[in-house]
Amino acid sequence: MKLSKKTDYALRVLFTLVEHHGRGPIPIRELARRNEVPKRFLEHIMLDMKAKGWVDSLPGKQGGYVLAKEPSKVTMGEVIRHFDGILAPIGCVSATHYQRCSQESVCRFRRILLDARNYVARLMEQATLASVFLGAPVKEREVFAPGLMAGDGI
Amino acid sequence: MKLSKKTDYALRVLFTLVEHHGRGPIPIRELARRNEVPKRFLEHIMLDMKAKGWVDSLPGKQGGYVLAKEPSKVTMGEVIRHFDGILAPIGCVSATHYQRCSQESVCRFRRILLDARNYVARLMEQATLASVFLGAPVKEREVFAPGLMAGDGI
DNA sequence: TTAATATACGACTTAATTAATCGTATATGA
DNA sequence: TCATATACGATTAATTAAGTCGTATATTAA
Ligand code: SF4
Ligand code: SF4
Repeated sequence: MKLSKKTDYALRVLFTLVEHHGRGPIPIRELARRNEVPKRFLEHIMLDMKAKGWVDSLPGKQGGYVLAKEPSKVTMGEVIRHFDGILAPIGCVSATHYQRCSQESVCRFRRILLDARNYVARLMEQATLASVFLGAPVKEREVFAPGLMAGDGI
Repeated sequence: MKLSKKTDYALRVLFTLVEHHGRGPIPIRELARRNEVPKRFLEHIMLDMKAKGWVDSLPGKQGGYVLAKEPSKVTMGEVIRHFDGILAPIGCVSATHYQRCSQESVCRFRRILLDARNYVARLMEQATLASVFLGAPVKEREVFAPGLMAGDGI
């Protein structure tokens, strides 16, 4: 799984909307500024997310975007899959975008790629905007200290 | 982590060489045929791997490529990192290609991406060609049945 | 009513990466 | 000495990612 900027931008904005949930719409201008996303680019992303039913828009003065679903009803997996298409590291181990490979029956390393995909897919599929939002931002000392991550409020 | 074709090709060939380890060189033509890799493309990949010290070449008749290191001394992580550059899903959680992001201190989902990167990085770093080779190819019924993967000879 | 402010949306462009292909040089050994 | 092998830079083709632009339309506060 490689996160494109588009997906990263989408997630940044979604969490801003989660934080503001129930307190009225936020205009794109503000969403773009707060999350350092190019505004014209974000327009397309928001439109896309509106079509998916994750957000809703209110035009006119005082308008902007709001979350359209409960934060517990949208998962990281859905968002990443929508924008990047695939969660697996390669097509032959993808559930949603499976692509057959002629080497499957003899391939020695497909197994480990499947392990990676299974872990990541399960992690992302059970991670709702709500549950992820509750976890605090990563503290510097935690970075690359794998021991500290296990069962860590995820 | 997204596996490029180049990396996939490199790994296919490496495992062919592991299988043939100690039984003389295999010409590129044969490596390309057996693994369904475009031959001219493979030349560059092999050259690249030779520079890394993973394989060695013998020119002339009866020539070809051999493994230059013990299969237990090369990891999947090294290979993927060499060709794809990064194991992490995004720069802000990469150990080898870290890229600072201005949102780090407020980002809510960096934590879960870090979790994904830590799992995948550890998995790939401890997976040597030897240990992975010992695991049998994936049986069809195992695909997407995560329960069957745990501690599964990896 | 109307001016200001908002989203809507297709068309377009640019940049970057990936995946090759080609020509030719050089080394080896049967 | 010739058949067969790797060496390697140059080039191209294809795909995807990232971002911009122009303009249309909807809403509402003054
Ligand atoms: S070679 Fe193995 S890992 Fe690569 S695509 Fe084929 S089956 Fe999957
Ligand atoms: S927004 Fe969060 S996840 Fe994305 S790059 Fe910045 S810190 Fe990393």
